[in-house]
Amino acid sequence: MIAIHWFRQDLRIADNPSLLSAIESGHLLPIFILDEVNNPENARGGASKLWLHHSLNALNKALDGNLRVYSGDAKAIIMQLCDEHNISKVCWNRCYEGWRRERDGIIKAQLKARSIEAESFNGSLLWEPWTIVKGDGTPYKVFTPFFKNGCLNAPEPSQPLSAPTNIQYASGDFGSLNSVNDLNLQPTIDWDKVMLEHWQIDEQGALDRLKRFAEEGVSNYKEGRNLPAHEWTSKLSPYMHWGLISPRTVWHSANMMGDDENVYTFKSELGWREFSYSLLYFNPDMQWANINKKFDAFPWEKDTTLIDAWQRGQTGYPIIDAGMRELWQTGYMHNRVRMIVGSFLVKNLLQHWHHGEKWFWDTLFDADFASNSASWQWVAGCGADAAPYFRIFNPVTQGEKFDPDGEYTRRWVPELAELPKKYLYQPWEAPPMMLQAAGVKLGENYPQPIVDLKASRERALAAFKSMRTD
DNA sequence: TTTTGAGTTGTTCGA
DNA sequence: GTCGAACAACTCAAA
Repeated sequence: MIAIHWFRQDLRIADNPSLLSAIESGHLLPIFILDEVNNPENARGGASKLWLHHSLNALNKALDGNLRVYSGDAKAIIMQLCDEHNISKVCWNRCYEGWRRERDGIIKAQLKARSIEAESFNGSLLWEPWTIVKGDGTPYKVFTPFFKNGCLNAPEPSQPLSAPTNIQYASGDFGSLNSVNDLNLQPTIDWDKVMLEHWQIDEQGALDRLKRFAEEGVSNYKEGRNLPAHEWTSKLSPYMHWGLISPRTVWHSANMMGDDENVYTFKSELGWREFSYSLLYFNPDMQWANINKKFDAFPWEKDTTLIDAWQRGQTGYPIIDAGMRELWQTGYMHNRVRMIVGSFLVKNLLQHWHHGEKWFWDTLFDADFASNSASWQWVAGCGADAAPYFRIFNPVTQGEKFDPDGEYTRRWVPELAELPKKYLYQPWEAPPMMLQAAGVKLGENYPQPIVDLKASRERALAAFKSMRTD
């Protein structure tokens, strides 16, 4: 008898409860389906697909070349496999997007109607969203009680499971594509070389990151994670998104790192990941609908010229441009800078957070449906537990505070490399002689600011005020 | 039901 | 330069 494990966002063999269950139930048929048929609007972005491509190749290697890949409608593909082969069981680790929950529910019902066992597991979260709720059974809307009262009082996540050995694979022709390459996940133009330099995309790469973080990052995490010039964050997000490492592995590893405020801060970041998934679970339309409905009346403006300048890192605000260029060139952006560029787009430029959400979805290696939507809503002020409206980041102050030596900004905005620190974050204030000496010609080789900071801040405050209901 | 304390990440202004 | 207060109410969580 054949048991299928359906890989989705759990592209690993270690600590994979569904994979183990399938192995125990029969000869393993490990499959992956690129299902973008029923949800073209949620199709993966370019950077994410690139990561997926390399993850699948690594996974196939770990499975001794037995991974079968498909492209198309997941329901149809699984039912066809079941109709044509002797399948006793199909299992998977859960996903939480609305369209996937609906699809998986249908598949489960169709399998049961065929008398085929169907089982799902938790392989992607520390706690299932429906288990972390308030005393009255309703979901939390504020992070601190969610994490402290909810997560930390819930049963400790179980210890990671070992990777299987000596797997018995199903053999035969299962109508799959010839190889991962046939999924066409790689870019047609050659922009991925630089992006891949700094990432080892396999399970070992994730473990190495974790080890490095334990050795170099965590000891000063609470403060150090705010400094984009340094690699003092874990950089585990793309690995966790695709499941190359399980959250349980990271959680228990964090427990081994000690018990101080740095470790607590790191664990609370894992808590924010859980919180985002809780928000998604209880607000399936979170990708496009404001959690705070008052914001439905927010007077967004629409100016594609501004959005375009933001995307290309040509706003004239060096810390913003540094972040947006880091993103475009590497598929990653430091978390502190994500907040600064996010605040700038929605508040100073007054562009709808959807534009930021879409751009990040397309360009980030770690693009995650739950975290991306929840975080854009947070920065826009319409999310759960969002910042108060008057909290508008000043890109000059933020640059001076969190990139004090200018190292990060100069790395990504080299045309300003020779400018002294005093004017690095506000080149338009620099004396003409100084600009000339630094080789900076505003409006020629580096843009003038696309908005006035003070005026745009006041405009944003007025916009927030305008939707008050009184 | 009512009450009470609290709520990721900031900025500006004036003393 | 440093520091505290104001920003503006509102909603949430839990007793």
